[in-house]
Amino acid sequence: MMFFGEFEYKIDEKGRVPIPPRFRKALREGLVLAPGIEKCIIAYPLDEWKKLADTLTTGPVTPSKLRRLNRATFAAAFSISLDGQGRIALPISLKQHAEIVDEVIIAGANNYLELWNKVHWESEKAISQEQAWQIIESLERH
Amino acid sequence: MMFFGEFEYKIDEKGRVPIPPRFRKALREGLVLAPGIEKCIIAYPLDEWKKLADTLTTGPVTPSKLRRLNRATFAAAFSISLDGQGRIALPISLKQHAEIVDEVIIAGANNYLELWNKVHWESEKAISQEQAWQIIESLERH
DNA sequence: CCATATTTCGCCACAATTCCCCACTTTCTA
DNA sequence: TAGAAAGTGGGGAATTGTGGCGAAATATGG
Repeated sequence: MMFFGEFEYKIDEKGRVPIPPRFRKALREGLVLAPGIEKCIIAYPLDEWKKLADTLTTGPVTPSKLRRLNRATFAAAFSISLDGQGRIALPISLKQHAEIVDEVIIAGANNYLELWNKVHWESEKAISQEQAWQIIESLERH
Repeated sequence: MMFFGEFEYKIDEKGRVPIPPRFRKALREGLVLAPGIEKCIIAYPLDEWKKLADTLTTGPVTPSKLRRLNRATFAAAFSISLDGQGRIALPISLKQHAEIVDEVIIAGANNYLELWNKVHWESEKAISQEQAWQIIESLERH
C-alpha cells in the first residue's frame, strides 16, 4: 500500500479523527501511532511497523544503546485500531507532541501517514517542497 | 507507452477533464497526479510513478532530507482512476497550483502527461521551443 | 463490596459531497 | 451519408464527514 495525498479533518469533542476512506482497508488490522521527529504523529500500518522494529533491533548498536532505543521507540508508541466508522482516537500525549487541537492534516508519505497541526503543516510543506525540487533537479543532472 | 501531442478540453462544472482517447488504455489501471515544478499538473501512469518513487526513496539522501522528500512527493500526489467516460476529476489543490479554471491543455511529454492552463501553456511552449532549438543545434555541432 | 460518578466506546442520524451511470449533441470516419 | 466514437452535461444513488445519544467500562468514595 502506498499512501498518497493530503486530507483535512476536524477532531470531534472526544478526540476522534476520521481516517481517509481509501486508507481504511489497509489499516483495518491495526496501526501504530508514534511521535514523529518533527512536530507530528506518524501512523504506521501494522506490517510496516514490524519491519521498522526489525531494522531497529538488528541494527549495529551496543546492547545498552539498544535498550534505550527500544524504550524510546516502543514506550512512546500506541497500538490503535479503527472503530466502525473508520475513526481513531488520538492519545493525549501524542496530540500534545504534535500540538494538534481540533483540526488535523493527514498526509500520505509513501509507506506511512503523518498527522499534523494545520498551521505547522503549511510551513513544513513549503520547506519540504523547496528541498524536494532541489533534490529532483540535482538527480536529473545525470 | 509514449505520450505525444497537444489536446484542448473544457472542464465541466464538476471539475472533470476528458483524457485523450488514445491514452485511455494506458491509464485504465490508474494514474497519479502531482504538482509540477512549473505551474502545471503532471499525470503519471501507475508504473511510471512506481519507478519514480523507487528512485526517490533509494536515492542518496540523508534521512531527514528523505523524510522531507517523502512528504513533498507523496502528500501532494493523488491516486486517480478514469471514470466510465474516460474522464478524471481534478483535485482542487492541484487546479489551484496550475491555475486551471475551465480550459485545459493536455500535453504529452514522453512518459507522462502535463495539464496546463491554456494561457500559461502558450507562453511556456514558446520558451520551450526556443530552448529546444538551441539545444538541438548545439547537439548537431559534433 | 456496593453505589455513584466519570470517562470511554460503539452506534445512529443527518447533511453534504462524491461517484457512477445515462443521455444528448457534435465530430470524425468509413 | 450513415454509423461510430467522443465531448459535454445532468441526475440519482452511495459514501462519507460530523455531531450526538446511550451503553459499557473504569475509577472513586463510602
